[in-house]
Amino acid sequence: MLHHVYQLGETLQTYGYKLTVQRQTVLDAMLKNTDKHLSAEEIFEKVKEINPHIGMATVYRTIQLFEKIGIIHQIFLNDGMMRYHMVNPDEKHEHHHLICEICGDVIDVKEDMLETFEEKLLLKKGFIVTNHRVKVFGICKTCAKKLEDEKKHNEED
Amino acid sequence: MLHHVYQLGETLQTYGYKLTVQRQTVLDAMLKNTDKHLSAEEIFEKVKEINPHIGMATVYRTIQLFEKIGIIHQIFLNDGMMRYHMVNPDEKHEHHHLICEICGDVIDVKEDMLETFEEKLLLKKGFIVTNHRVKVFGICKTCAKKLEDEKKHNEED
DNA sequence: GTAGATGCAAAATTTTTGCATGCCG
DNA sequence: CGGCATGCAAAAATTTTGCATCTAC
Repeated sequence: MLHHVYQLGETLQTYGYKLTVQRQTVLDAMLKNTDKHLSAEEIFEKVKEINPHIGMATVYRTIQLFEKIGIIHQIFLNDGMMRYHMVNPDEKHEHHHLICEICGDVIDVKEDMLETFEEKLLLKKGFIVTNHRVKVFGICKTCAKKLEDEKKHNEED
Repeated sequence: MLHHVYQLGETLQTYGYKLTVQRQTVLDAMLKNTDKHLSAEEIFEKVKEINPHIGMATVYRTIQLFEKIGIIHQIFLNDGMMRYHMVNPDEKHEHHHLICEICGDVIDVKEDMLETFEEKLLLKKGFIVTNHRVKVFGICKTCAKKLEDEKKHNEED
């Protein structure tokens, strides 16, 4: 099963926490949705689909725990609520989020691309970067193409 | 007075909103604290110091309005609540926030430094950047120096 | 004068907490 | 078995909203 990749039991044990059905279920729900950025409420819904007996409070406590031990990350996508997603253990730092202002799509970018930025921060500010959280607003490829097509179409009339 | 720099009346008028004592007061409160990142509650407290008659609901509505017309920006600094700060009208894009993981200090960086990053996003993802919101976690200059001094000190023992 | 803004209180959300019970290690 | 974890419900915290009243333009 996928979640074994995360070795939840061992990770929890390392920090002195117990592996419970509830924690495993929250992890499973999140692993089924690695492409999405789920809110606490949405995680709760997915969890209930698997095991309706699990309570909201436990989901909140589990989310907090998972954040603390670094297997999920929190992000605020400016839509009114906190959202969460799995951390890829291979990634040295958080991935970036491109938010299209036209279609609202959120694109994950795993490549760092911030080497130059980090060098500048160290040089100019003496700040040693350990992690970064980047949200980029703009126009995605698809919407940019649509806009261009529309423009062409209008010119032809 | 400082707030005239923001020409609040004219800005509001442009969007069809009225200039009220309450809105002016919220702006004044924020302008007195441009070095801080205030929460809604903290803004309310500062506002009450100037005019105790203004209500919390008005502060919330004003914050939303100010965000919409772009004179303040919202940021979530991972301390459990949204925080707000004035936008410098000279800045083309939002400034970056460096968050020291040791002392908790938040350092504003006005320089962009992301030119290379934006070029890469356009080249590799076809994404046209209009704005970005960057939080950088790490060790600030002061704390880095302290750590180094301590290390030296220990080595001398 | 009139549409938009405010204040208050109530409602809606979101998150946390207390405590008896359950269950992992 | 002992202590951490859970479920439930209640509380706390945060934000929004309805509505009568007020006020900027």
